[in-house]
Amino acid sequence: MKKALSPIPAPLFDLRKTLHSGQVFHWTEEEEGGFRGLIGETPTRVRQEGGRLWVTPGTEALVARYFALDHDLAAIYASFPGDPAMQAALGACHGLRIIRQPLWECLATFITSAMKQVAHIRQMSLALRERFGSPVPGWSPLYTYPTPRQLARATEAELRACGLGFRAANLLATARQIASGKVDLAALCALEDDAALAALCGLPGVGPKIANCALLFGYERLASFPIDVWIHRVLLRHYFQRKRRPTPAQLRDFAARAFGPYGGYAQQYLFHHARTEKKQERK
DNA sequence: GGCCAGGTGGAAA
DNA sequence: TTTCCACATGGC
Repeated sequence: MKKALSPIPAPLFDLRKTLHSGQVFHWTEEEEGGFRGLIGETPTRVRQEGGRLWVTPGTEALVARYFALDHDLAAIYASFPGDPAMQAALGACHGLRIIRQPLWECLATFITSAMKQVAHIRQMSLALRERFGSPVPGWSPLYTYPTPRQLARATEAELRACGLGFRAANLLATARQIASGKVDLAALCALEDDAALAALCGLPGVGPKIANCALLFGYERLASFPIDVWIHRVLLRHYFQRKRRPTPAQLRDFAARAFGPYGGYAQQYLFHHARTEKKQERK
């Protein structure tokens, strides 16, 4: 028996696009069109009906904060550049929001994401939860994402058994640094973007791309602009046509200038649009 | 069966 | 400084 859900207003929001946009990987779609997942350690069901979300009673505030329903999307859209590529992405991704993820879960998931497709990241994430996380009573088969301490106890071979490949050593080393107290992810909240980026890049398996993902999806640094293979292609195709191949620093500087304080939103829209377009082509 | 995937880190040029 | 390369795994 599923309990009745309770409503919260969610104007200008698209739950499905948001959960399928490659920023979070553990939510499961149910038959009725809703989703089931964990916000940190709290389980919830979320179903969208127009401008309204129906959620597990007691999780209303948590859900609203997680999905960043307070972000002013109108102001964010108004800040986007007017070029055709950006406007096409905006048209395709209307209502997609950058969510606020738990810091460790976000960072750890993106450490495992290097050179992996979105579907694989999900597989690894679920395997790690089931193997090292904690079961959620009454919500089988949901498991919490393993804490740094839970992962620090594992061996590299056990992590490889979850399909991590060469990423296993990095995840383990970073988990141990955090479990030992050598690094405090929450303390980075007090730092400026650049300082937080540098601190994250000091962790094993964390370079500029993954650090920017953690800043954007975990630390709510909405100007962060992760550049992966997809975004790299988009930038070259639409913004660097017939120019000499730009260096990483040139790409980074261009993105900061062109996309501004909400560059992270622009980036996510360009990313999701590029990926879904490609999927359409295959059909 | 080769190609590619939300990269990083260390060596070589 | 840039460029090159190894590093696992799985879907198409």
